[in-house]
Amino acid sequence: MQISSRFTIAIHIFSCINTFEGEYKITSYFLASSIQVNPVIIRKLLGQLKEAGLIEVKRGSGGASLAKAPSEINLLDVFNAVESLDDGKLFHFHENPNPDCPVGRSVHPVLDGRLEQIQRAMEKEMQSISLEDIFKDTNKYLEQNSHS
Amino acid sequence: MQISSRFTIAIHIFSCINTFEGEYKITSYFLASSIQVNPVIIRKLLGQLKEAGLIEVKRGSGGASLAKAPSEINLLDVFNAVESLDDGKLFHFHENPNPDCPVGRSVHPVLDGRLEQIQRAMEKEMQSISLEDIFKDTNKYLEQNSHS
DNA sequence: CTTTGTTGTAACCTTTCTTGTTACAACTAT
DNA sequence: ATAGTTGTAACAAGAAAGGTTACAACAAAG
Repeated sequence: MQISSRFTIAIHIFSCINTFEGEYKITSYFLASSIQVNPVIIRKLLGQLKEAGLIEVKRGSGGASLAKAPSEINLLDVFNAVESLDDGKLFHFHENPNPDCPVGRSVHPVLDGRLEQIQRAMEKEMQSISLEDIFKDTNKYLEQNSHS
Repeated sequence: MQISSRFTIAIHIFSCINTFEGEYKITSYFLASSIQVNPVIIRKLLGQLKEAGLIEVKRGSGGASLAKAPSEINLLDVFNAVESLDDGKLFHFHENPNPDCPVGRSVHPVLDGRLEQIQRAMEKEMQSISLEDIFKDTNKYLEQNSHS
């Protein structure tokens, strides 16, 4: 199964804050129209990102903004904020290997470390990409594709 | 969302073949009792592993065996055999970013490469682990935990 | 050539998760 | 007070995982 679109939507949210902050108020409706999903989906995501200390959201008057510098937020922070992995584990292990079978007994001790190793490789790569990187790429793309 | 247990079950299947080949006939019932899931689940997985050219399964008489040397099969092969990612992509991208919004327009060109980069890191790590490695670890574990 | 054990597959079910939707109380600035 | 928001509850549809029963097709052995 694929990782849910909450991750890419969250990054889209950050990009909108970066590009439109000051110019527009970044409300759930504004974001919903750029991402083209329901505003309530956005609000739930904003809640998760706020919970994780990545953004601030104003009640009543409305509007989202960054809680940290873009260089201080990496894609793993975003991923962990919106993608709740059961027990923090990327891989779902079958629940009841038979302890009366040698293989059933050894499969956890043998595999757990390997699965962690794979997950860490993914997480390390996510960690190496900051929102600053994404924002730079976005700005570059927009410059190149705006003048004539 | 977590990656389905088909992956760890598949590795468990291979370990059983390694440990019990010759001694027992590796049927879906035998595997089901070690893994403690329904035999039909196993048969579907055996079908996927066979389809991918990783194992051979005897109809009628029954029994599964490796189609290649353990050193020739790595965890990415197993993962790809049993985990059908939509379009081969680990991350599900939100479907309809608004092309009339600068951010909506740039989010795909900016992110696609990054997501691929993250997925490749995971795949590379999977590729670096062969069934031979797993089998060695299993044998070592079983030796250490058998003689008093 | 019948029996037995097995695979391959269809059909169905339950749970869980994602995504989408409406509704509305609580809140804040004007 | 009003208007525009957020936060949340409640619900629904769809997909996927995991489970289960049933059975035809098959292969080896008596």
